Amino acid sequence: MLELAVLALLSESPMHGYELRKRLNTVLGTFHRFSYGSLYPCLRKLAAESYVTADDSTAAGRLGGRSRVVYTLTAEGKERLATLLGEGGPSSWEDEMFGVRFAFFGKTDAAVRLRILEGRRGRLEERREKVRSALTRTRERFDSYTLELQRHGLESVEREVRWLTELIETERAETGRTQPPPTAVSAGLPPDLPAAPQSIGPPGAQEEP
Amino acid sequence: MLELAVLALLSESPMHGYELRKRLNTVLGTFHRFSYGSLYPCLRKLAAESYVTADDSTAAGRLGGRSRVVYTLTAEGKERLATLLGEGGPSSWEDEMFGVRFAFFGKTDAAVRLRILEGRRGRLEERREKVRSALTRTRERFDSYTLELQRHGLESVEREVRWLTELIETERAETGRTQPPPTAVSAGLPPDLPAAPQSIGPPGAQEEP
DNA sequence: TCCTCGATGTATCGAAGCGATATGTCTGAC
DNA sequence: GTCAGACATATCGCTTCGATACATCGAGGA
Repeated sequence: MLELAVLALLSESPMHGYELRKRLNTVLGTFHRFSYGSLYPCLRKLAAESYVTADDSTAAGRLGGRSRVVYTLTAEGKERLATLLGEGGPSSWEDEMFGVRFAFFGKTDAAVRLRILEGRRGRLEERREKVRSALTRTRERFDSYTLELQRHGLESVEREVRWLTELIETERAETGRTQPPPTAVSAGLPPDLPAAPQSIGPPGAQEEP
Repeated sequence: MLELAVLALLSESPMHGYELRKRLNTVLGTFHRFSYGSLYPCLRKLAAESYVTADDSTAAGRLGGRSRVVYTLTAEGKERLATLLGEGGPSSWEDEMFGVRFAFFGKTDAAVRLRILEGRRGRLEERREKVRSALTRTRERFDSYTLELQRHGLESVEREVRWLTELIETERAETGRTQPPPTAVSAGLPPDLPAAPQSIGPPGAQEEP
């Protein structure tokens, strides 16, 4: 998860750790905050796998020369990033992962985007039903504060589902415009997306066993 | 955090681990799920500190006699619970802790309740301002998806703040009704906290250093 | 002028928590 | 009868987090 975020950010421009963390925490906004305790080990791991290079550019143009390690994405790193962005499996619609995935939708294939949004919505609908039934079945067993907490939680989930539905509709409209029925006649279509980077398959399940 | 939740639940009735976990996950609803990996160690710790007793009541009234360990709150445990419930410090309005605290508001002193709600709201207002400024300052630096993510996050926080404000108003109304001006003149100022079970001091900071 | 304070920057460590999983029993549906 | 699924306890390795140490830089006040 952090791996994806780091690679995606580095794909825009080389950066050092501190900057990386700052960006991470602004881009993901409310969702998640990363700590150094995970960032630096992750960077080292990425360097070991040669997805990034770590240039200890002491005193580049700067005077004093405070040590700062600049990380740059390699060709393998770009490949790796493409692979990760191409995945649309169940793990992508888990709470935190979804935030990261969504933040980098700009770099993600349209089909994968749709798949992730729908998967996420499905996950939340499950949750919603669970809370709903728990709320109607056992209403009298809880005091008013617990009840209020659950009511509020339920509303949050409902709101989230509405948001996703809107996004999905927008996506579908976009796709419909730029990419009509992918199989058949294709009358007067504009030059269209070059078939997702990797297999997508039926929206059912598979991947990440 | 788990400690508080477990003690609070056990204060209602003795229970075994499995049941405890189920309740935890329904009571806290959307907020947080606990796993056995944290629950059982926590129970063992509580038993070691003699806040609970662990009775291995094999075959109590039941036939076969599947091993089940029933945990019961001790007198020390009740004290400990009261202490924890009396705390209203900054840690109480941290994301996850707040959920737990709120779920057990029914057992919490009115003054502490108010304090926690206000603290929580303050924390969220801070967050809101941060996201807001980040959103207006750097609007053009992000692509539309990142922007949408932040916009949605901001709305969530705003919604949360509104919810808390409503709760606070309700609480204040209740307090005003059941407990009129405790001290003196108090011209127009809000009916003030009646010196919580333990020192509260100025609403600024302190506690949990 | 000097000195402190807060932001920038890299790095590590111990404690804590999680997810997965092994083991076994009981209940109910077919 | 038997098989799936709820009930129940327990562990273990891996990841991750929060706190912290250390150091430099820029700005501003005494």
